[in-house]
Amino acid sequence: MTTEQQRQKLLEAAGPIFAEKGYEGATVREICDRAGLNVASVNYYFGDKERLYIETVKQAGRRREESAPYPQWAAGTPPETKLHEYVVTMLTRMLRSETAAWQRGLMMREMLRPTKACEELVRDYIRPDFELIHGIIAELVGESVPQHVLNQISFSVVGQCLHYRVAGDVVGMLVGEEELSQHYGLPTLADHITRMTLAAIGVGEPLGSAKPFINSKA
Amino acid sequence: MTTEQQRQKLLEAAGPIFAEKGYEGATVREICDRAGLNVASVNYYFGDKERLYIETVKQAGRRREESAPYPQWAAGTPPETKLHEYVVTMLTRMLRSETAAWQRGLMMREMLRPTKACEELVRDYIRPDFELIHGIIAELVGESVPQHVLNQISFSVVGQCLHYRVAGDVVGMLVGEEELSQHYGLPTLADHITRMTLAAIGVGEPLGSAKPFINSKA
Amino acid sequence: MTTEQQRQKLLEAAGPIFAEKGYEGATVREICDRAGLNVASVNYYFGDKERLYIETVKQAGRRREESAPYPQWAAGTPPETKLHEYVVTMLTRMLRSETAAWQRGLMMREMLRPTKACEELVRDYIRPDFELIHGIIAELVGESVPQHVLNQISFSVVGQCLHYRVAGDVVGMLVGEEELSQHYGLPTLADHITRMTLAAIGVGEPLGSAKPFINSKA
Amino acid sequence: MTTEQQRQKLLEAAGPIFAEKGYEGATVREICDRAGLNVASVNYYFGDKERLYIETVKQAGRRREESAPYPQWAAGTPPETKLHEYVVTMLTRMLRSETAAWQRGLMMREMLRPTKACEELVRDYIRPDFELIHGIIAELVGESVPQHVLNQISFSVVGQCLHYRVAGDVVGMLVGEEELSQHYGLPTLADHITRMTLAAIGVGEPLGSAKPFINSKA
DNA sequence: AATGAATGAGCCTTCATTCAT
DNA sequence: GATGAATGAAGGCTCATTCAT
Repeated sequence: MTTEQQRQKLLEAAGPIFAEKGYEGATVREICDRAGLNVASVNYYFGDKERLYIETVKQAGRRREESAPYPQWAAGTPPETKLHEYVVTMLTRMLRSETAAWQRGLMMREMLRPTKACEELVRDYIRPDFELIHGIIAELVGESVPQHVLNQISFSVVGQCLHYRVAGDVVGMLVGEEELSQHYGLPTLADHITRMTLAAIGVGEPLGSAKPFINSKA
Repeated sequence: MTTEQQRQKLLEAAGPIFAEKGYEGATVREICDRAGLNVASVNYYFGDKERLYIETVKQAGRRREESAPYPQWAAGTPPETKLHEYVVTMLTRMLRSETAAWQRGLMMREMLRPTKACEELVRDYIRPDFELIHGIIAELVGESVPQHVLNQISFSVVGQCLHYRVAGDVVGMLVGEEELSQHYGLPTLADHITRMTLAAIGVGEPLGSAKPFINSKA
Repeated sequence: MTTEQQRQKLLEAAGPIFAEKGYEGATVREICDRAGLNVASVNYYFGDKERLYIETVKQAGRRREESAPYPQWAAGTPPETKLHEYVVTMLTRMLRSETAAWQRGLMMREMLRPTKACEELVRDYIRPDFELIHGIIAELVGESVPQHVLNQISFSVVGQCLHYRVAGDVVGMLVGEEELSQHYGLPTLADHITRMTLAAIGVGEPLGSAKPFINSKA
Repeated sequence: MTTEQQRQKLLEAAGPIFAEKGYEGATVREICDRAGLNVASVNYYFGDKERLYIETVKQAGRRREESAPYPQWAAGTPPETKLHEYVVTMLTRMLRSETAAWQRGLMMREMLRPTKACEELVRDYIRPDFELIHGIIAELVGESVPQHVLNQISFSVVGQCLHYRVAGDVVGMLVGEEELSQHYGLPTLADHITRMTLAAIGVGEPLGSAKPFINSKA
């Protein structure tokens, strides 16, 4: 079991480094040092640097899902509630900057310019995510809407969330410190995106009305 | 102005290479070779590799704007039309894969993990962009809506567009080749995002109705 | 005697590998793998890589002799016959490319640049060889010839044989595939070297005459 | 021209090291250190270690030929004389242990186990050598003898010479210090091999007669 | 006794950078 | 000004060896 523990140490050390510096920028020496192991460890446990990278990305997907899982909804839960909670989970994954925040960075890199690790990432973590939101949207708009429109609406939801990860720092630069701290907390953004989406598909009140979002938990 | 021309050659050579391989993955030798200059050129004209990188990113913003500029609207142009054309321009910049497509890649890298180049990028290219969409949204929803809501709606528009750049390859993996080729052309996506946004703010018909988008140019 | 068997397995695995790749080129991991033993075996059974090498060379000498021993001649066997059979045996060792052909390679390496293994090799295998041919030559030329001439003639015989091992591949390059296959079989070469030697010491017909060698077995 | 000089320094440093330790055993660090250049020099001037090796072998052939060239014979020089001088030159190359003695070692390595360098070595240096001795033998034995016999006699001459290189150290072990110093000088050996060859082809007196070799220069 | 997990020294090579011209 | 030859630092990786079991 020692072997598995050493592999874990390596993966945990590699995550933040790959996320910050990218594949080329990271060095196996630095990773091994941080893991408290010798330089040969990467080759010994993973074969080579690339294999370590792939495993690290997969681990990122796994951790990301584990630490902010989707709620299990009781039968009869209204799709509006599901949508709201989906967005909350999504934004939780995007915005939290806790110890293991590197997982986002790694996954974004993969989406932006896929490497060998991407295919598995999509299969194991991204597709299930996508099918979840797809199902919720289908519940909301009903049968008459063609598949590709359901897909596009789903992508619109995801895109709005993703934006706060991709352009997170830029958002801060554009709106200033004050507005950022007051109006870009997770609950506020989740309400906004949920209401925007519901209105767009004709379920909720259009934006512009002062009415606060009802299901908000914040 | 030979000096300026040489700098230009270097910037043009560096762009695609940095975009494809990242900062670390790119080598100054390859850049100089492609530019038809000697290995010392980068250091001679830009000081070091990092300075060249920053200049390349700034150049990317400039080129990106020049090659797909926003339309100049006559007074009285309805904001729905403006919104649609804004989205078209935005998606054009996101999706086109012509000769200078590397500009996107470079800018995405900056937004994802800002380097020294990012501040100037925001000031010169991103903020003007943002103010444009902000103005259009303001026209559409009227005076009563607070600033931060206008901003958030604007981000929602941008986010939907950006998604097709960030997760472009993943979208293909999720929906399959066939749907991709039929329903993810630029005009289709522009219609979708415009309608989605208008419906969300109570201006257009909600999605789910079969009615095609009226202003579509495609 | 498990220990002895393991050592044997290691020696047998090491032989061909050292012969093909040389001391530096061979890896203990490959040797242990081929022997079906763990990586630590070499150090465990032989101390280190070098000691294994020396033992392997010695083993090569032993095997080489066993697999192509000199004939036991009945009293009264004419020295011409002995010479011919000596040359046949010698060439057999030089030319055969059967399973254990690596022994030649290893011994040649040692002769070319003696290591610690060489002294024992000479004492146990090479000197007896040499004394054999020396005796045959002495029988042929009689008492009047001084020792050092006998030695030199012996070396000439050995040298002619050795050449087909040392420069075997080069011979092929020089004479071409066709001549090689027709005129460089073992019996042909054995006849040539025997006749050459006999003629040189005034016992046989000089070369150039068409007369085939009488004692030829082929 | 500096470039050429640096390459030369590297070749000269590499020669003895490759000869002594073989391709795998030699390190580019050691070679560069001995040449007084930095570790990157080998890759800079030769591309990689292997290319340096090939060039070093070719250089060995060139130097070996230059430092002990064959005499230019006047028309009418008797073939016996030519043979003797050929053997002298050959042995000179084999036996001298002057500063650049590593050339032999390198060439022997190639003959024993040819690498990529061998083909060029044969073409440029070994084949001309071989054609020379072939011509001399042809002069001596006349027209009636078939090609392959001429070749084999030539190989016998070369083999006798080569033996003192290949098994040089072993010869010393077999005959002892005293005989070695008295009877294995270059002139003595050259006489022996020449007489042996001439007698074998029916031109000279057979060995065993006390008559000294007439053409001896020593 | 025998193993195999783990190591650190050292390998070849690449690269951004410098400096004499 | 502009070059390209030359460099030193550092990179990923391999290997013989060790040591706890």
